[in-house]
Amino acid sequence: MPELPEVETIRRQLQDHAAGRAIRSATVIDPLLVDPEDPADFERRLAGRHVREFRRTGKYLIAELDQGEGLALHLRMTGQLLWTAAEPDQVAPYARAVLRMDDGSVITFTDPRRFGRAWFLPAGRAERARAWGGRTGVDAMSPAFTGRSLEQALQGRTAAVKGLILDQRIVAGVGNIYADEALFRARVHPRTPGGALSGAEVRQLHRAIRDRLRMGIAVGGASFDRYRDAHGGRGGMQDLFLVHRRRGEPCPRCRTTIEKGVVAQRGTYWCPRCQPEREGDPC
DNA sequence: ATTTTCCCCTGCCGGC
DNA sequence: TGCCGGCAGGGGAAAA
Repeated sequence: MPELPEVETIRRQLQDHAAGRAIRSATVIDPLLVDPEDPADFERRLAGRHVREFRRTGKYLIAELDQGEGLALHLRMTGQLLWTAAEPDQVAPYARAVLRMDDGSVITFTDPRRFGRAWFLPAGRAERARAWGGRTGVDAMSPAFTGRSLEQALQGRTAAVKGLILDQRIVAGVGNIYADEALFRARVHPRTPGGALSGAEVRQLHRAIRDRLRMGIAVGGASFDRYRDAHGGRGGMQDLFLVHRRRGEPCPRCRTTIEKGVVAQRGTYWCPRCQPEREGDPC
């Protein structure tokens, strides 16, 4: 569910509401949320800490705390972060953890599918890496993500380009929705071997990724199902989908019927005319 | 090293 | 109506 634009939307809201505040208390409801799984230790470490700012890298949201420590959150498929100005009347459905702030506001992490995770990050680069792994490559919206860097990453690769742009080590933040949308804009079939793309195609794909993510951020993310922002509000990107979840509908460019299949183990949508499939070895 | 498969969880939807 | 299989926007580990 939450990809880069969705996480960025939540980040901005939390930055407005909760940056500069202290965490009065942290309560873990579902121990599975915490990695490593030690809820009592996690709660103890967070209590009383100030949040300097909310950062994002890829799909990770990071609350930077005082003394160089941090709290990293990943929403995975169905996680939500809800901010309320005061204690809610009742605990939200599927609540997994609650942060109570010193101004009485509350941040609730809900997650029906329980794939979401939270890590306490100790101070120091090496310590953080040990606690967390840090698993991501360059953020898709960072200036360091360029056509050239993408070209290098795809070079010689035989796997489907869609799978490669979903690989968070290659570019962090792209998920299934924005991958489909970007590949359509770039007019590249999702099954094309990564190394088979021409230089021009890679540059187009890079631009398309940026373009679709930027639009997603501008409209507050995609809410066709569960995703809600930190206020419980919906985004608008689902109304701007070009091909994603539009099987059987006409392509917005050429009116050919949009197809759905499986690429890189994920449901995938494309226009067979605008994005012709190509057999291929990358030579 | 890269690619592929399986798994983690729960909710929901369509088909029978 | 009720049950069951399949599917879902995430990523990591293990196998090939």
